[in-house]
Amino acid sequence: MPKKRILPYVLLGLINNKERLSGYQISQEFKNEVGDFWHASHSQIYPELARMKADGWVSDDESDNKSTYYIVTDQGSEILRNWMREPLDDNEELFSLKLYFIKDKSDPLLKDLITQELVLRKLKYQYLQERLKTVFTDDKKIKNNFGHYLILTRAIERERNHIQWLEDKL
Amino acid sequence: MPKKRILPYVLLGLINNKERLSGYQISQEFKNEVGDFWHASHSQIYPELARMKADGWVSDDESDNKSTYYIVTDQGSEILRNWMREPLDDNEELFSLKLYFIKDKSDPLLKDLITQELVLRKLKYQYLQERLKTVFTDDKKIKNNFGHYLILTRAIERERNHIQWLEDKL
DNA sequence: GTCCCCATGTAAAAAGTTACATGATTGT
DNA sequence: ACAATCATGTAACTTTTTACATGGGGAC
Repeated sequence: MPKKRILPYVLLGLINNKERLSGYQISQEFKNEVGDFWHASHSQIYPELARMKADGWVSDDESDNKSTYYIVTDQGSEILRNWMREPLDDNEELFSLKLYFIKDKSDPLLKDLITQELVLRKLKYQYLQERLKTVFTDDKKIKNNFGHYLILTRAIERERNHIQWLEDKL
Repeated sequence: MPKKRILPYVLLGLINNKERLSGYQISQEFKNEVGDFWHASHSQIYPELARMKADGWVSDDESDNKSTYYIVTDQGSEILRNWMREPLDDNEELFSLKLYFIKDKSDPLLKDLITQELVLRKLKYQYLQERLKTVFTDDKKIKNNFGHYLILTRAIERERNHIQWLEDKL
């Protein structure tokens, strides 16, 4: 199966968050927090917006003349919602991305997302602990692959911290 | 300036870690911890190894006939060392990657890397706290962009945890 | 007047993924 | 025998980056 495109959903989510955005504003958005888990350059953004408009996901708000502002159409809103509801997969950025697109604290998707992520992270946590046990069986192994050992123990601590945060939020 | 290629250095580092690796083994390595911060498919790996051999970074260990095993040449070792010494830039995977390639606990690069990363992370931490103050000035802003608020506070907590770990290791 | 930011667009190149291909070996 | 894994390679395609291009507006 072909890899799922994420960019158009990201643009849709960003426009939806702010009600209305121009291509330029979207490129600026990637300098903020969302840039920590997704990025696109203006040469990707403009053609993508044109495609999305042609497909009826967005329409341009004609009220302005210096910039082309886009707003999410009803169809786009439906498409975004369906995408938000798709289960998380192995792409680790999807959780943050989808979370970022939730505007309202009472949105039922919020709890669902966190619950899903919690399952995935606990599995990863267990897997990493197994790895630690199987790869570093004695001190000599640690001594001879110290960077690997640090990365692995860091990953475990990171998961632990993340899991705790997720549980706090539930 | 053109973007720096990382793949050949990753392959060099992986081969260096294990002394000798085949293309197939490298593709398997990406299923382990290193896959958390870098990945390449076999269709990237094999041609890249051929280029690296042509450039004298690696040579193939003829002692085997079922697989082509590569070993790092003296020149490759020098190139890897120089790359390891280059300062960290805005690519956040570089720290983990380079750390993974440090075999010996007493390697002076280890302390240097952690110190560099600590500077970068503290800057990021301060920046994120500023963002929190400027973006979420009142409860209404939090209420209307709850996902964004969560992502930002999560990022701050993640940095805090990471900084603490880095300081522990120094 | 020159530099920087706003604003949009296309073209060319590089990087990365998926699909197509082939043959050996190992396990059941 | 059949399936799975080992092992390598190329071709086609998609995604992303960098470079090229243009024009308006405000600051100094």
